[in-house]
Amino acid sequence: MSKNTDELFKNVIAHAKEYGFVFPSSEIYDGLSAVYDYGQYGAELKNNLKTYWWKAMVQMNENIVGIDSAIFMHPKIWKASGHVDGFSDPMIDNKDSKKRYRADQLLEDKIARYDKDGKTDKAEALQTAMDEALKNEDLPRLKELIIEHEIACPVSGTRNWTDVRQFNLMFSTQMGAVADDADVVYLRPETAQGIFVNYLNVQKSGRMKIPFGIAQIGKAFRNEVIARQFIIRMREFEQMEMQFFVRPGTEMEWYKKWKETRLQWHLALGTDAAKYRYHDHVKLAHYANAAVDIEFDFPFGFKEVEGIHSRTDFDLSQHQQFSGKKMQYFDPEIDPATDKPYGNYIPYVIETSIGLDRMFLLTMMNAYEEEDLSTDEKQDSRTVLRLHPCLAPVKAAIFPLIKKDGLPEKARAIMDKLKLDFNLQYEEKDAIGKRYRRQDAIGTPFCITVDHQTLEDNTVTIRHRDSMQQERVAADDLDKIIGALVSWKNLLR
RNA sequence: GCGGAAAUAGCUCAGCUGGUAGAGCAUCAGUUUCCCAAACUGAAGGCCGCGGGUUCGAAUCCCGUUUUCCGCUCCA
Repeated sequence: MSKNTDELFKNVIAHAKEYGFVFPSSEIYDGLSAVYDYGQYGAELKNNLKTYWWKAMVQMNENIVGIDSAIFMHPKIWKASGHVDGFSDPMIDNKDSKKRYRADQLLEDKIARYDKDGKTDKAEALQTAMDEALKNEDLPRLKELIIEHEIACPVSGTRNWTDVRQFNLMFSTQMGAVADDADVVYLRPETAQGIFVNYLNVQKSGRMKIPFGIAQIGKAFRNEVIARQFIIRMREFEQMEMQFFVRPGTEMEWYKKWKETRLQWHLALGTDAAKYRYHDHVKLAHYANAAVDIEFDFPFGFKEVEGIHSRTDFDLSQHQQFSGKKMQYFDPEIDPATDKPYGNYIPYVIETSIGLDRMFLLTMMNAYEEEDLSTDEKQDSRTVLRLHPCLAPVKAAIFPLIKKDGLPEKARAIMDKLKLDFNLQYEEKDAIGKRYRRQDAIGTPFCITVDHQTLEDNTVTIRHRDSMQQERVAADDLDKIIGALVSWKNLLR
């Protein structure tokens, strides 16, 4: 990370806090690690990002509908999805090499070596002891076994181990009054499963025909071992996901289509295309047969913002098996190869999943600029958030040029009419230039100034954030003018 | 989780070798009436992250702890 970009990242974080976009959670109690709150402007910006996504995905596609599923779900769902087993591993660190290992794998390696050396009885004894310990989740016993069998770190060669710890990335809590094992529920680690378990409900009640999609925006929780880099990796975060159900065999064309469509969504905001890249997964997750990340060039390098995954029929098949409910779809369309309907099958799934908090940070990074406005006579600069007008928290600010001669009253009257349509701010404190700069700092795209001429002919000036240029317009036309400039049409077309 | 660095007003920071806290900006009230910040007057704002120790005395030295940043590690 170069000094400049490092500086930029720090400045954006400081700006986000100072101007009410993002605060550390529970700050008066020293904060809570890797948890953040959105402030008065952050909440607006985040809502606008959600609206943009929802409109683009749900409203603009006849065959995609949106749902809002609960965070708590039946515990069996996480067994079916593979999260219960796959998300928790007994880990142990070597204090000298600082390397971390899965305790069970270290023991497995040792067993293999015993077998190779012909010490089969030792191998069997260790295997039995390890299975027993794993079954009982007896972590101290696992460490004992590692010590007893003199297992050394392959890197440092020492046996200086930490305790064995369980890293379960799912948060859990109890449901009901009695704390019993059977009542453990998890906070969902992804929103996708809420869509899969409602697939039948939506398909039937919405009379959806394949191909169709189900979209959802919601919170997810992961007990990350290390969560860092501001809101890039948080323990509580928000996802915007869409699962698209297709006929098996057609998944690759849909995968390609969504890969392109999703990048377009990002670029429509006016971001430099060079800031984005695709990153194809070489090593695929157990459920996927193709996966790509859309990455953004953050100050600390390219980072995943969105993933497009071809999840095959893994999830629906798993739920069919675990729930005993048939997840199949009857496809009446005629297969040209057989002249018969395609018939019953479990649909394949293409998933698009974007991290809303990362998208938020990306948007801030992109918009933030410290602009040098110096002339020969005078040094000058401003900090401006060049947010797309659709995303800006405050659409326009209204100022009386001065605080007397009836200008404040006139400005208030204009504001009262416009606030029916837009989120506005009124300010009369300080010099007009200072008020412009304050609005620049929170990304307000337009400032409307009421001056003495307004009292005569009912015209005002609109000052544009990016160009700092002003134009004089009729006050009665403001709703139309601003409405056109902040319309979602500009992004969705 | 390991190693390194940091934490003082809303923000950016100063405060030397221990003597109970300061600036600029921001904020608020007033003055000024100006179309692109930093004009004038006044006010408010701090258990110097938290806990303990050394000391007559700690923002300052020592230990612990929390949080943040950087590197390693992890990230289905």
